[in-house]
Amino acid sequence: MRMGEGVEWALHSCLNLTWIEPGEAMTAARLAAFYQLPPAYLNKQLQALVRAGIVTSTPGPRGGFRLARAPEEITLLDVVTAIEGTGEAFRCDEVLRRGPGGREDVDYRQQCVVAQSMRRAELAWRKELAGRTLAEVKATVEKRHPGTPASTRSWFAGLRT
Amino acid sequence: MRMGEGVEWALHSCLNLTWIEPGEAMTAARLAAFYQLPPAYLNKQLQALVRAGIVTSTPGPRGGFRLARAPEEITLLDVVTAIEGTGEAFRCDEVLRRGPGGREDVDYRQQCVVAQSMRRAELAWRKELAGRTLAEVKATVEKRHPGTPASTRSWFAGLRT
DNA sequence: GCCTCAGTACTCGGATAATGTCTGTCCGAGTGGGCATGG
DNA sequence: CCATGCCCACTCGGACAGACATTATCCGAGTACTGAGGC
Repeated sequence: MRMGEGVEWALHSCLNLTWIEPGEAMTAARLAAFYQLPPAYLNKQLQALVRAGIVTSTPGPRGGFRLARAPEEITLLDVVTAIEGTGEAFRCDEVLRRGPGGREDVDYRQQCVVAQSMRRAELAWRKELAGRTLAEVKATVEKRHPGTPASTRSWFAGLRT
Repeated sequence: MRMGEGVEWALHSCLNLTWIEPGEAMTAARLAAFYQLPPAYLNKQLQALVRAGIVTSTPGPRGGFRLARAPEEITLLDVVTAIEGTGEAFRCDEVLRRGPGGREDVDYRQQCVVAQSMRRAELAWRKELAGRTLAEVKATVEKRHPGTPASTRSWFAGLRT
């Protein structure tokens, strides 16, 4: 039950995208250089965010990625599911169906007590993630480190790639 | 973020172990036959439960596995961590350290706001799993299907392998 | 008849292959800007 | 000097290998039962 490392990259990159000038776009290469990440692979993760509708992309010169909507409307769950997929962590393969007394017309993913318990736990996890928006994270960071927005912008401005 | 299928097998096997006669042991082959699972591979999962102290094993004829303690003292989290390990799902590789302004003397796993948010969500998940014992699951199953203990025992009794 | 002892079948336990997913990289399609050219 | 059209550099996007974890299997070490043999 290990989460892909792309989740961390995506979250921090989305956070950086909240600090760029409105109307501007940031290329995958620049976002990758910020944390010394493999540019092509980060690009792959950003594409997943595009497919999920979290960021928009524009090709060509002056192109790149930008947030598709306000940070208040982007939850951590959105980003996580965009990278990891919507599937649940606990896979109920319905072993009960293979066991004695197993019926073909029963949806054990819903009926199995074990599956229900695991689902309840995952629901708590999802609820926690869905309750935290990118704007809240951004606000917390800016409260602890007020210089972050300005220093981030200036670092990107002074980048030569 | 996919959980190994061994978790489902381990949970259902532990549940079956709650229904055998006290003092008896159940072999991996029999437990596997119950759900038509690969015997050797289920044995591997059961070994993980042994290392975690959830079940005990005895070799030789009349040997097998039995629960190491009362079902009231076994939580779903115990079983999950026994199979999947204690590591967290979200891997914080501390990308902030690689970024501009990153310090070597800061533990970003604790300080990073993103990591904190993800940790909080996982804590909610763990708390939910830790709050559900094997005894509760067993009781719920027996309430819905009162014949389960007897039919399970008789199935194992009538098994020839 | 009872005890002793060797043989045997059975079980777990860890070491060993096969498979699938995640990680990482590369090249092509499309776009916008920049520059030379002509009016 | 200004408008126009071509060329080029830049960007994303998806197709292509390598590394790692998971899945699956097999064989060896140890144990308790079983039966024969002796007292």
